[in-house]
Amino acid sequence: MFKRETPKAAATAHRILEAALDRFRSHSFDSTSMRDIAKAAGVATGAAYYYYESKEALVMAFYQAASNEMQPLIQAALNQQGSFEDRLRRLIEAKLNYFEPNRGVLRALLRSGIDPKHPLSPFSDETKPIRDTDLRWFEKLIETSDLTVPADLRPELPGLLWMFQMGVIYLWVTDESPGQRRTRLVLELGAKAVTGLLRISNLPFTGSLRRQALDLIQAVKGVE
Amino acid sequence: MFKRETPKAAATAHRILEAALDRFRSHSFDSTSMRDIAKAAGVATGAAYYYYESKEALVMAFYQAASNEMQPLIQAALNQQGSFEDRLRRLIEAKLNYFEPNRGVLRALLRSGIDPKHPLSPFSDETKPIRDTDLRWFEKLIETSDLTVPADLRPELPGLLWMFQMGVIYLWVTDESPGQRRTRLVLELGAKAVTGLLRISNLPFTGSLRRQALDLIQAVKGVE
DNA sequence: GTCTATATCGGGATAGAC
DNA sequence: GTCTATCCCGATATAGAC
Repeated sequence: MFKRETPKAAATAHRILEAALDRFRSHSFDSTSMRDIAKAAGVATGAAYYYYESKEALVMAFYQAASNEMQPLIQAALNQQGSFEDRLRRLIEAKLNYFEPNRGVLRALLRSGIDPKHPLSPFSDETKPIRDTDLRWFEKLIETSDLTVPADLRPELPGLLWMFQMGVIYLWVTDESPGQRRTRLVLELGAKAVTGLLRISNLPFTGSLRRQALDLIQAVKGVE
Repeated sequence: MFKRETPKAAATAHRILEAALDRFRSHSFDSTSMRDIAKAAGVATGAAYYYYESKEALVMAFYQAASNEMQPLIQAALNQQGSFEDRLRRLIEAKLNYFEPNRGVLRALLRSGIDPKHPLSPFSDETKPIRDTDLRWFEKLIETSDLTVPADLRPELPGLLWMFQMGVIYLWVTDESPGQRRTRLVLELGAKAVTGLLRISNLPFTGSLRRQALDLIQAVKGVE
């Protein structure tokens, strides 16, 4: 996690991560111990902890690497023709599809994800770079659509779409329906609903309702 | 957990639970071991496990006791005069006020709370009785108000209000602002927004929007 | 039925030698 | 950078006292 200057160190770190993922997939996150991982990687347990400060950090490292690899896939999803609704859905689908083989592994991140103070939480300071990268994609999605968004809502919109995405991912990770069909349906209906709300938000008589919602958002964000 | 026929046994069980909560509060949930708890309660470790089969079980007992003790407080909050909005807010405030001394304890439980399969999660099968008790209070709140709710929305409303409550509690548990003022503001604005939306939902031209929202809810709930 | 005392296990994580 | 040895944890098991 910290020092990877030498090629040897990088190789060791990589080997540990691969061994861990392999175990997580074939057995499960919980039933895989750090001793197992270290053994499979051919290092001592202490060495595993030298590179990854916790078992969950291994999953986070995977998530991080995945985020990088996903960039071109997201770009491709956004490049496709289609309405705002279609492209919003496809952006999120691209992520789900990419993570598909490791859905069970991601489930392990749930535990740390909920506490905003936890370093591995998607809401934490430590994961801000990943979040910002994500936000820029939603930014881009909005910019490259023909949607007209009320000025006061505009700055909040990328964050709101990001929250929608997080909700879908949460549902997906915990979704036990075959092939996660439930999540697919929610994504479809959700993208439709979000788009519908955005269209409505342009109508003149919705101003006071929108301001009310924005005030609530500001309060949740803790802006005085 | 099993046999508490004799008063002595009940007293011991109670003593262990109190010692545990005391430790959770003064130190923290994670840093308190079963050995600590047993010691503080003046019993052997085995005795603690005799009454509570796991550390988790202690938390369940805490949930259950809290739920029981809160019943009259919630009743009192609902009995007060006021609009739907006021009484919704006061119902939730009653819970926050009750949990105040154990806010930190609840925070430690966030981790398990997020996974619906975890026994301690508010969404789990194990906590269903507590959840159902909660739902009945929201039911009562709706019944005893002058609100007219569209027929299709009506069956979903208690659950929606419960979700709103859970959102507020989540915010409160993670709220670092002095005296959790942020949460209080969100609760105020949120209750207002919820009530406003309910009033609007009666207007004729909101039907298609409402049905869209209800479809989304059904999908999230996994109803085919 | 209600405990005490103790030993044991595998888990995550760490300290300090090398 | 890496390893060995160790710590503490939750949990289980057991044998026996009252």
